[in-house]
Amino acid sequence: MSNPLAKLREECQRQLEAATEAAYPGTTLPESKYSQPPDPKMGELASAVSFQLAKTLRQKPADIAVNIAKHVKKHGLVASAEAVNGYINFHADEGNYYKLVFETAAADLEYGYLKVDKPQKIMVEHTSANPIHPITIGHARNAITGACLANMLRLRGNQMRVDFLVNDMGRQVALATWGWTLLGKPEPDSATRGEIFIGNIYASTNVSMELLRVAKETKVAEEKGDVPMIAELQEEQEKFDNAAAELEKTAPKIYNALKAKIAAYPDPAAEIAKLNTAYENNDPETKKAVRRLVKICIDGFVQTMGELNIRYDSFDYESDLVWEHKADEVLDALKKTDFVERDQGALIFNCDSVANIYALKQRWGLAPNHPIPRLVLVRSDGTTLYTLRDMAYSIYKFGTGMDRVINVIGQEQALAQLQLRIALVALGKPEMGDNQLHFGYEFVKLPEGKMSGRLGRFVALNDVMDRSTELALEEVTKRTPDLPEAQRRDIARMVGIGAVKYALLSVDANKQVIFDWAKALNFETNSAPFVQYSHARCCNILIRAKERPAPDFSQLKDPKEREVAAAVANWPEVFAEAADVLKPGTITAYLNSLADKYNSFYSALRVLNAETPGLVGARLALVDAVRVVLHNGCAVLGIEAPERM
RNA sequence: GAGCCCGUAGCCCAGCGGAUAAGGCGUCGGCCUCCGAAGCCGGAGAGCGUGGGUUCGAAUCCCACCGGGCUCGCCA
Repeated sequence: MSNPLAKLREECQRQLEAATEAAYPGTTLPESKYSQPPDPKMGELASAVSFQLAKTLRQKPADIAVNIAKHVKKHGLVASAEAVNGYINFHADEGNYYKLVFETAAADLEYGYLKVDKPQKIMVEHTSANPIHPITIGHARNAITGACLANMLRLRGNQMRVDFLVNDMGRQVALATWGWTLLGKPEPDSATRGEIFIGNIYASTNVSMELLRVAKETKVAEEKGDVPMIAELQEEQEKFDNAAAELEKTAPKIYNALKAKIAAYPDPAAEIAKLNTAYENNDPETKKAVRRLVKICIDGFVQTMGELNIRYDSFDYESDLVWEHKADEVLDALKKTDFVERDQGALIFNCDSVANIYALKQRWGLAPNHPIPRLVLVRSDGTTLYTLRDMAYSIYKFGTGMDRVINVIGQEQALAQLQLRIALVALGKPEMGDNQLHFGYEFVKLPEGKMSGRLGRFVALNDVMDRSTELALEEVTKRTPDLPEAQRRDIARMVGIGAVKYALLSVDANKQVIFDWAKALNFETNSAPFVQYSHARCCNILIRAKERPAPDFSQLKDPKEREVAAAVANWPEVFAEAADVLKPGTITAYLNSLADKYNSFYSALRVLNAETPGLVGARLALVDAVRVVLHNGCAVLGIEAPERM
């Protein structure tokens, strides 16, 4: 595996050991930590051993560093060492090191994708949006992050599988199906995305029902003279009136038809409950309707996500787990443990006592006082709750042969996810509890507050993609009018979608995001287009290079070249680290800084008409190396890097 | 009330035990006879919510507090 930095580090370590022996005979070196000096001019690698040796040698770190540094000999990749502020800074031999860095990077199309020693089978479950409304920018954060995690882990050498849980058992799906049935089960026309079509039906049904309910409750409150209640209801009324007005604009036919039809039902909620129960009982007619509605939506998801180059290996229907009695089996098994009790008619799982008996808090690094509330498995009316089905789903996931399972799910479900793992232990499957990871992330909010599918208040991913791609097309057309339109559109797609992905991936998952159009559509520094542009510049030079003279890397003397070399050398370990700690943001930050350094180099130094042929060759190798790294880095994020833009 | 997450320049955001706290947006001033100005160069702007503690060394670890978000048995 090509990792020039590791090679340099090994050689530094050898020199360091020899120098320490010379300076302080008999001293055993502690495991030495290497870092990079703040300024590459100070050297390629810095050792902090002097700080660690200070105690045993009873000397100041700065003095130790000086004593060791003066014994370091020039050898191989190592040119020299100097002591600065207690650090021992190693300078690489420019000619040898640059040759190693740039040539290995340029020659290896997989450069940077360091493989793990023990590949695993890992499932990532992500997106799993309810199949009743459009994909919002919030789901997009989930999907883009999940897809990136899967990418990173796959490129790291693991065998990946990506699943989408189709949540078709909830009241929401029943509600949408009821509305859809009232309309005569229409199909969307070919121009309308399935999830947008169903989303309008869902929101219209919900808003119509809520307005009727509020009206009814207001009447009661008025009769009773309950003033605070009347005020509260008025507020609700306003909310739904706004939503209704919006729907009358965006989907007037659907909304007005549903409003009229629903008004004829004295108790719509009962109709929905009936439908829900029928579906749970696998009633053929109901099943046909629900599954069709869900499929319309899922087909839309597949198309939308496909445009983002995000794909799934399997769509797992929650209802299948119920109909195949997987949830029942889990319930029976749990009932046989000592951890389930009946309380006011409901069946309750005692998480905390499982956690204590198996010392799970300690095992999973939770605070000893971390409270784990009990979990209701079965309602007092005998119906089951989602978490029970989720337990069955986890068992299903591991049943597909996975070593690890990663669930990309909102942070708000942290407790439920923990309870789930505890249940797996209680079921006698501790390895599942241990190897299931909840990758939580904070939600995307709008400047005006939380998004709401029920109220139709959200930013749809499709809109963001459309606007972003459109903007990109304008830019591309402005800059490269000579390209044929099809190619310009293709580039605009890569740039527009890249910008959206980059914007979402660059913010750490546990930070809240307030959606900002300007940020999502940023095409300047610290954006995907900035990185892509740098890549296109690399490609352009390489295309223009008529020939590649033999490189003389010792002629690369400029600090800007050194900075680029250092960044290129870092890539493999940046990638490995990002994949291991599941932090896509590390990669966006890295790409931005590499592109930044490359652009400085680009504007200050000539490549094609450099002073000597040897220098031309060396700089071409540098450009080629940067090209590979930018390309591979983008690929990890699921971003394409065009050669022209 | 309890638990988890977040709190870094006007705004956004990186760094999470080590060398002068990194970028971006915005702002001010420069750069296209030269490989693409989606670019480059330079200026101003924070000492990392507050107060303690651990350490040779803390934005990073520990404790307390403050502010915001989320969650806490019959939603998913």
